[in-house]
Amino acid sequence: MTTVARVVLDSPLPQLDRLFDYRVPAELEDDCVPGVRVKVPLRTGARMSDAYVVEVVDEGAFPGELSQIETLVSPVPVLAPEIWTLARAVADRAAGVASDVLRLAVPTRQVRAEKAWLARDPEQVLPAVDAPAVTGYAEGVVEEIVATNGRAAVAAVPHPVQLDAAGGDAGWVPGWAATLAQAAARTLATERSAVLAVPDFRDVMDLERALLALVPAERVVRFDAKQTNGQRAKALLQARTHPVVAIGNRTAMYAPASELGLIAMWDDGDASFIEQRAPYVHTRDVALVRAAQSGASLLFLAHARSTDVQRLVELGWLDDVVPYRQAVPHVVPTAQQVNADGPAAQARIPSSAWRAAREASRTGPVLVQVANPGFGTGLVCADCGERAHCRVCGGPLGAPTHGAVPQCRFCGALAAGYRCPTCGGGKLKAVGQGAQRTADELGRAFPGTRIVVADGSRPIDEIPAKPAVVVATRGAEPSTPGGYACVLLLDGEKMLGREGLRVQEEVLRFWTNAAAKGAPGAEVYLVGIGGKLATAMALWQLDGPAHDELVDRRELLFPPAVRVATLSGTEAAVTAAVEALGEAPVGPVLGPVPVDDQIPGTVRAIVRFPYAHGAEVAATIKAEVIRRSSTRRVLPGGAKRRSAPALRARLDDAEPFSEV
DNA sequence: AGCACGCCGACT
DNA sequence: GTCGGCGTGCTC
Repeated sequence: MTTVARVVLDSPLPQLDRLFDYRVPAELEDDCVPGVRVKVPLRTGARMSDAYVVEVVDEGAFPGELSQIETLVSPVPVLAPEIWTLARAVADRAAGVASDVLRLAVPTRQVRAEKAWLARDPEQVLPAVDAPAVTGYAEGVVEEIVATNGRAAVAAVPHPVQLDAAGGDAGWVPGWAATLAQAAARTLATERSAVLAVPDFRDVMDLERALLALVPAERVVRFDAKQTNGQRAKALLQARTHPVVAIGNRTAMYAPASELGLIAMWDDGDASFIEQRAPYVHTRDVALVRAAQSGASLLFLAHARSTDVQRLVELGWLDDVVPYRQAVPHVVPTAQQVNADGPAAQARIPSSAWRAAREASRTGPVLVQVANPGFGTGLVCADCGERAHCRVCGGPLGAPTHGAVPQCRFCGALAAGYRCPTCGGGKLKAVGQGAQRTADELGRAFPGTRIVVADGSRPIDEIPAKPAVVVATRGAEPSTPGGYACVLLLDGEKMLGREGLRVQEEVLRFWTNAAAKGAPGAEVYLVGIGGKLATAMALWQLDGPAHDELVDRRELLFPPAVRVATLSGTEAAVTAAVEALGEAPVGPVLGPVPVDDQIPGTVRAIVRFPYAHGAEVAATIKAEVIRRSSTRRVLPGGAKRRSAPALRARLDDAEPFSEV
């Protein structure tokens, strides 16, 4: 009897995205278990491919002569069976390649981490974890969902809360972080794991702080973008060993946490959840697939609801959970009635908001949110005020972020080491509607008050709970213990004026996330905004706008009311792929149209299809991509083209709809 | 991706 | 006659 290992090859080629059978040599039989890394011959003797063993069986599915596994890279099973199943399903859903997903899920080999894991004490007993109450919600609601493998869209507690640590420091954490930590601790108390994904690094730090108040440090495993490969490899093996809380950014959703009981995300509308590598999946979709496969509880926490989650609520697939009403911020929408000539006028602040902010700034910090610093700003000499011009073409210089090398707006030339031609000064400062300009103006409006600026290039995590005015670009607002005394949301109209399918969702996220940095009940001035959005903010009912948007999108057949596939490549390949889809798509096919590409002759078509046809559509598209992968593309003239595939597909990319 | 297989034009 | 051109297809 032969032993056969079924392996998945570590190759991005779609035509190799299936299991291959290999004989297991007798000397490897003991160590050749599912999840181990191996090297296998492919096609010709000398060519080796890396692979993971997925199953070990007595008889494979391949009728021909089997090759033999060349080497076992290491006996440590780094690919957990459930992560293989997850990667396979995620790739299938996205018409992508499983090994592309595995590259996100499994870090490259790290011998030291493996040695430490092999030397671990399997009998190690970890301290038990107490189950805390989930505060801020009606008693038992969130607890019930976590205990019964329920699924819910949870409106987050919209202010900082203080967690009383059993032995350590009590500290202020964002409301959402407290809720996730409490839910995760309850899961861990039943010896099951929790996987918690958040958009960025600051969120990971906040969440970790909240968790460490409730569970022992050895039970918290971090996966984030700033980790070295070694740290990730160590975290991966740690998560498999015993129930833990796995936290981090996108890749945390692939943590092989043992006995999974809870999957949760904070702020699923944040675009950082979109993976920037093929097959470009959104962490939300990974979470949905993993929840379906594992049966774990699923929580989507957010202030502003995404249309995607709203869709699942309206389907009845997610419960709708809201916090206690008395906790919501006191949002005051104000029309833009700026006093004619006060200093506040230059800072774009209406008189009522200005008075409230000035009053609040005597007792604590005030937060002022402004739009992107790079928007509409130019650079002037810091010494003489002369406008900075490009040495190459004379165009205006700008800086996309503060501190970045100035760049010409017209020709794109970089102006490192700029010297002012008028006074010889070497320093430039930004002018325009940016954070610094607003800060300068507020400095005049609030004489004697400390002014702090926080933006993408000058990030500030936390400021003390002392009188100050903090001017921050959207998304870069520092936290402050106990929360801000008052919050001003400026530039809302400008933010809403941008083009894009998700602009309204995004702006509501920026507003609500800033508002939630206020102390409980703090006044939040929403400047220059009226209508439905202002009402939704004032009532703190953020599912309303999501519902309205979803109604529009259903009518227009825009995502997420439907799923979309973007097909690009040669006209022949794209047309054939569209044809192969038959009756599955809904609405007209958009395109094919020529696209700006390095490769001339490339076209793009967008097809919409219902969620119910997702599996079928993805499978058809994948088959077309494979079919086209082996046929090299030829230009109409007859010249050959190098390496660009004739057909590329990306599923659920809403970006093209921003231009429609 | 790579590499072998295979079927048409100039050559020792 | 056949060497090698690259289009085509396969990889357990």
